[in-house]
Amino acid sequence: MRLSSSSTSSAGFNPQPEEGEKKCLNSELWHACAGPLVSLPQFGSRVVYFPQGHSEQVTASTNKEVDATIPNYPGLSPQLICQLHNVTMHADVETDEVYAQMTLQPLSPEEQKDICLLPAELGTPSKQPTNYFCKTLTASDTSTHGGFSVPRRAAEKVFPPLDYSQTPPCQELIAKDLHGNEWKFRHIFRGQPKRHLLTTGWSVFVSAKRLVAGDSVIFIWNENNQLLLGIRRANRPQAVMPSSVLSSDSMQIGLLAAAAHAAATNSRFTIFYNPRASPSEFVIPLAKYAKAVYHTRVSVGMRFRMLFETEESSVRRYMGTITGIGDLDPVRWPNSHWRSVKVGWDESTAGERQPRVSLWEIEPLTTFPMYPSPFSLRLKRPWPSGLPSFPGLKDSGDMNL
Amino acid sequence: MRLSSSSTSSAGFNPQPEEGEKKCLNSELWHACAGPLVSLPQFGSRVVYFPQGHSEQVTASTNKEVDATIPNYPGLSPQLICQLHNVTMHADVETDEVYAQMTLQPLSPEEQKDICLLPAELGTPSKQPTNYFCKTLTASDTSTHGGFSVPRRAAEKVFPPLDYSQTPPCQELIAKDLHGNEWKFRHIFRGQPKRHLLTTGWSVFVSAKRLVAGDSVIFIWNENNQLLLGIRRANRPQAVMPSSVLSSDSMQIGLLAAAAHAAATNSRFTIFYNPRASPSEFVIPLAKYAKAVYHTRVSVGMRFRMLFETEESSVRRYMGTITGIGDLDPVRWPNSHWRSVKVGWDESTAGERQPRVSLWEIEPLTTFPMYPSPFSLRLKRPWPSGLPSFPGLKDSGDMNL
DNA sequence: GTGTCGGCCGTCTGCCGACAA
DNA sequence: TTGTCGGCAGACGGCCGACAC
Repeated sequence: MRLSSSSTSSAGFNPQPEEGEKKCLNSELWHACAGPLVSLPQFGSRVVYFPQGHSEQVTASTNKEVDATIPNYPGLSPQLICQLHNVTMHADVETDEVYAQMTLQPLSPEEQKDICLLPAELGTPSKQPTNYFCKTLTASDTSTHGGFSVPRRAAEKVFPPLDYSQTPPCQELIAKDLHGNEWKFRHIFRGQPKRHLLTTGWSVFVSAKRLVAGDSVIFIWNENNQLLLGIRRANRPQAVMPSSVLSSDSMQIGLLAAAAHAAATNSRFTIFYNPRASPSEFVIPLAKYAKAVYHTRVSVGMRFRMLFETEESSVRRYMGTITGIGDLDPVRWPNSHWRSVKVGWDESTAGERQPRVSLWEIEPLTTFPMYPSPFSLRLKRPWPSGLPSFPGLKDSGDMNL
Repeated sequence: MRLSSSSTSSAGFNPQPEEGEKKCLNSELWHACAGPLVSLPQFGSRVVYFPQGHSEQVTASTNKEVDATIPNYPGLSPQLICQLHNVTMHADVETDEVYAQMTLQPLSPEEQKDICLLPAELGTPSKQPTNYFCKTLTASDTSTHGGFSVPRRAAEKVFPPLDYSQTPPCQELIAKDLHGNEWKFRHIFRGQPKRHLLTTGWSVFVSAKRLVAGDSVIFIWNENNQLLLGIRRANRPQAVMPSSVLSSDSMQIGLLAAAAHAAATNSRFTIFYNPRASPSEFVIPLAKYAKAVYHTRVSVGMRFRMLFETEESSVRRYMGTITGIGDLDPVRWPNSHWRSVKVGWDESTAGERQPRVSLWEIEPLTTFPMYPSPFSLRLKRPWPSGLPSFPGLKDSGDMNL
């Protein structure tokens, strides 16, 4: 049983969205918890929604493969161009898990005929806060025997400065979590050798959030001199709920039926995006999609790079080679760009990485200029002939970007 | 995030279903936790499934009214006659909340033409265990300051007898919860005046299950000399999860789409029934439905009785008067028997009780014989003419019961 | 008959520097 | 630089009968 605290935020960049009615959910903190690679599309922009990706998220969350005979939704394209009417950031009250709620409206055929992208619709990378640190908790950090050992650089960078003339130097820290709840900690600099510690208040936080060794905490010191505090749980290889509310089969069907109905009637529908549960983002800025699909030449054998998040919440590149291009599910989702690229990874520890990726996730290594200025982007024949598309767009003419 | 421990059980009456592969979920305990009024339909029997009722359960679970424009499923009848292929009892690993999973298959038009009910399909009332007790926890019971005070009659009825010659008499009790986990308690008879107490082991149970004052515990002493232990949480008036997996709108659509697809293709679909979250049962034995709908005369002004569960897990009757008969939702669900009876309740505290009930929930007070022998039941013109029904059944002839 | 409390003892929480990796 | 430990003091857990409703 879960609640969610939420706050509406237009584009995901409100430093302190004080909306009044609801408790403020800090955007910086949300993004810090979501990870460096996660960016939410801009409010008001056009996006491409992938039912397959959404389905993957539900599969991952319910930990159950689809086994029922899912009805066909012949009218449902594998990629829907949508107007993004609302993006709100949320956090599960029980687990502090971050997720976003988006309201999408599939574009009508007329609206799709003349799409002019705004520069903003390219999608700004999520602004990672500058003064923050993320530490994976040790056994000592989570034990009842002691407090939290703060890495020295982290303490000096994100905590308010201590008065080192006192012995020992100490202060009270107040940090706000994703729900706006405040947590008080005694910050002290002591021991031999000297180190920064959080003592009083730490253990109640650990037990309240049910943190265990391996989970991570994030401290942020923002421009408004607020201390923010988020958590990121370790990827426990546990099975998750069959929900006891609705069968996973019905959830899979519901996701497709909701999208199909919205597409058929050009009405709005609502989805949840859980960045840490979902294998891949499935709501992509239209410009990013168009660039990748129509302005990038890929072929079997081509080398590419792709960004991944490390365990320390930073980013690193992995290299790979394209080994094939084709439909992930030729029967149910023919001509889909979702995970249409089969890849091999350079490193032997590549078992964890997907064997299939989508075009917009990778950066092919070519000699051609990869990213021309977005203002000069112009699409000729957006959909390859023969590809199923939206009504009114099949074999249509130009699409202005 | 939740797991579920489960056990397959043919009809819900296996005293100890040792299925091997999965942990045994005790049927008696499941029914004790579900409540005295809950009975599961028999495996293999025919049932009537009500999408409206299922929808109400999802609404109650997600605590969110339907606000999206739900697509119409014109082919979906408000009541589907189904073969019940599977009933399994489950318990949420996080909360111990009981629920049932059922696999339903809508009958084909041919199968519906000649329905012969077996006597067993009348639905046996759930066998409540004899030696059990249910106590609502007090502040003292859940406080860390002490143990659990066992009501004297309860202890004498369901706990193994103590050797009263010892001073003080005490023993170790081992009780199995819904997941098969064992809990050990020190049972002692001491104090002035003497009373039964559970001391050592009680507090770990309380904290592990996160019990608070107002929740209830159930102890059962079954025929196999096993002590079983279940919990029933108080109806916290809390909002529950919007699930962060799928929007409640999509869940509502998914439930309908899954049922509509199954009905159209006569294929199986799976539902979860949560007896404590759902306002009413929405999978009803066919015989019970038929009796109520075709063999009961009700009219406005008629008096009736209806059973409710008390806070002490027993049963009491409430009296009321029928104030109207008609569709709950004439637009989306015309000619549905779901909550077709508008009622007024005699007692002023009736605010908690539904203003609308279904025919099979009530017991009208008439001078006619209410329940003829099931073997002599015979249906003439099962569906009132003009009522939409299943293909092939409209205005069809007799239906043998 | 049973809910709550004061009293009392024992365990565990939680703060400290030592020490080593 | 920081993870873990032994030492220690105080808080809280938890078992008891008293007492009242």
